[in-house]
Amino acid sequence: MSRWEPDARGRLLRAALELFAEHGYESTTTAQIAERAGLTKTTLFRLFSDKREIVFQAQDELVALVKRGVDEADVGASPFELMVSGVRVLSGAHVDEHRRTGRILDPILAASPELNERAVFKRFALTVALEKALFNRLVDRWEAGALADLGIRAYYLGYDVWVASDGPAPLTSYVLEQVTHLQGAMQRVTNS
Amino acid sequence: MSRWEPDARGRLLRAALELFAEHGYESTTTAQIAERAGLTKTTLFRLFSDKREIVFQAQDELVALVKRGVDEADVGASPFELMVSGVRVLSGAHVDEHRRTGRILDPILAASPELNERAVFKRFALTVALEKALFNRLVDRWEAGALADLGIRAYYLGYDVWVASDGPAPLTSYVLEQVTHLQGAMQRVTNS
DNA sequence: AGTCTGACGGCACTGAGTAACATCACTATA
DNA sequence: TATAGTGATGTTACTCAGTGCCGTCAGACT
Repeated sequence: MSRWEPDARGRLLRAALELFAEHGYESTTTAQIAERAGLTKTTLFRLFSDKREIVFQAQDELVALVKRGVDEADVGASPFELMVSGVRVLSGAHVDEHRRTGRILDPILAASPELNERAVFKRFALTVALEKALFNRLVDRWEAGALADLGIRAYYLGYDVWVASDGPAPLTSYVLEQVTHLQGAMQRVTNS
Repeated sequence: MSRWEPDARGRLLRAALELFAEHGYESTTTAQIAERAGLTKTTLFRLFSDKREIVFQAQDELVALVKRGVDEADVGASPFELMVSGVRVLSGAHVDEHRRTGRILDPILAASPELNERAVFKRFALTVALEKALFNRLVDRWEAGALADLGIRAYYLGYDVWVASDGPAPLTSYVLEQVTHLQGAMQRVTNS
């Protein structure tokens, strides 16, 4: 018999989400989270860099995903196709469980300015990751930046629709639809 | 003779920037700032909502500026021209003193993750403000979003070049140059 | 059997931010 | 001229996120 129950991180995660849903993010203390998980504050801060990161723990993998999507695209793919490959792999990783989690998390997130700020930061990190990945594939500097904005915007727009809907369609299809909308908008708008 | 020295806010601001430049943002406490300004921590937090806002106090006016730029554009202006009008007014407000301030602030900002996060949030707020202003002028929803990304990106790219350079050219000229670059990039990239 | 390692607890601390109440020059009104 | 506000500041005491240091002990390793 081992000295401690396993999966400390998972227990903290579940405890935190329960408490956030019950009493809100701000009125839950880190000590309460640790206590419900059968641990102490010290351990919580060993496993999460700060309180906000408990909510966004999954987001860091996404950076690696966009990058991989761009890196794996066919040789000779156009800049636009490189970007699409990035957001395709990015959105492809979301299974249906993420939709349920999203429905719990989104209201908590909306109620806390602190969490909002972190969410925006994570979005920016994704944008920068996509921009860098595109730039590495020899896309022009301005093309890389503009395409990154477009792709990440499509991802977030698609995500919102996906979370709000109930259909069996995967996130990717919603995101690609948004990519098409934004592409059309940009074509119309940059000729004046 | 009045009971207190005037311009408490200004004194706090100057004290803070001095201390941040001397010892860095993180190792300066709010009590130290207040003390150098001849005030107390309480007053500091009455005048600034948190420690980060001391650095970004000027940013909130910018939101009003972009909005005004879009609102004031000619009737019959194209979506692209509406956006350009927004960033033109936005960047037009920066005088040479802002460049000096920027040179002091930028290294401080780069050294602190906390300030970085707030900076990204302010950028996002600007983007959202531009997007909403465009949408109010009957721009299509996707056009408004994509144009807002493009405009704010141009603003930040232009700002970086301006701060790094010494010429007499105003910020606006750098920003408009970036707008042109990004417009060309988007034209190339959205036809594949 | 002895030693090391790594995951956790305990404890005391710093510093941001909040809340409630006190102070007192100045102002307005009687 | 007395009196009653008003508003910007101070004082004190508090909560809570996050850090640092050290102690503990089961299991692994030799």
